[in-house]
Amino acid sequence: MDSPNNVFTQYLKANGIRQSTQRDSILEVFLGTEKHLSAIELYNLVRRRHPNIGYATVYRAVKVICNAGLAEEVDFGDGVARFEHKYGHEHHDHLICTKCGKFIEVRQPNIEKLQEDLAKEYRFIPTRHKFQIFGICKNCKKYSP
Amino acid sequence: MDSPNNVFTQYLKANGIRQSTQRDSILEVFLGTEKHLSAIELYNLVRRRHPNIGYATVYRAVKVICNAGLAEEVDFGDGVARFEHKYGHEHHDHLICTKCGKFIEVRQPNIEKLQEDLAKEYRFIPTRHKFQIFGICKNCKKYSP
DNA sequence: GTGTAAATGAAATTCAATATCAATTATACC
DNA sequence: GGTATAATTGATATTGAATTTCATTTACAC
Ligand SMILES: [Mn+2]
Ligand SMILES: [Mn+2]
Ligand SMILES: [Zn+2]
Ligand SMILES: [Zn+2]
Repeated sequence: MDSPNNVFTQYLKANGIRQSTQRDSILEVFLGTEKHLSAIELYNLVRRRHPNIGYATVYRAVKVICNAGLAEEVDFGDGVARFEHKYGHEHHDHLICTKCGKFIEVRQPNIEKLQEDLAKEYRFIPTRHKFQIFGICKNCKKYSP
Repeated sequence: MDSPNNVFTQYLKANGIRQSTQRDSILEVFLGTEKHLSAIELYNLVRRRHPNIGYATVYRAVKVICNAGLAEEVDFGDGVARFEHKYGHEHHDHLICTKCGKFIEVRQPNIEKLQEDLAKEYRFIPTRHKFQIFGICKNCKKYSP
């Protein structure tokens, strides 16, 4: 009853958005990977199984999937928007290696309190935060001492 | 002896980069404002006093100024890179209003410890972090209850 | 089934970032 | 101070992701 597909259908109905075969396919492919994909990368995956779905459709579908609460945009600062799963995934932040581009997902409950404290101090209503640590990962450190 | 201009001159000398009148003018204009300017915004400011300095020169100068440690790039997620002073400004993070685009600069020492803890846990060598809280500011809250 | 408004896909547009290249200029050397 | 030369400049071109346009197709309410 509470599968991501149901959440999606529910969201579409509730907002008067039609359920198209293309969007269903795109959602299916997106759910089938655990990677942090850009729109183009997702498009290339989609194309394998569904060669006649256009890029614009993928681009627009990803936004709908985000609005439905199933995906979230992440920005690693390299000029392309990536998307990660949100359904069944608790909030996390990222350590990003500036050498190889790899990233590590980290959970850090203390940061939530930090957000609350700062927000309260400035009478700011927080909706989300972005915490990213840039640096050199374990592997890259090894190969360039 | 330790003015930003001296830091700049030193940096240029130490790296075999020439000191041009254009770069000096651009640095001067940049230091003369406390705003978080994009390259184009800075270019428009520079143009007032120096109408024959081209955009490309401003674009390149900002990078040099960053490398000299006098400016830092900030990314508020709206697709344009902005630059803020670094000289004589301690590290801070930002609360960003998603309604009006305004931002609040905040200092939060605890976040440094958070960074260290996480880095140590993953044997990651951190160079910098980005902590941003998105939400609705005091003012925008007032005008849309 | 039919009408209609939303969705699609190919192509065009936008816009910041970045590259190119001939002309100009800073500086090391004499 | 003059000169060689390599860096810098500025106009312009290119790139690439994001976003829009629009004619055609399709979902779905009735
Ligand atoms: Mn993630
Ligand atoms: Mn700032
Ligand atoms: Zn790495
Ligand atoms: Zn605001």
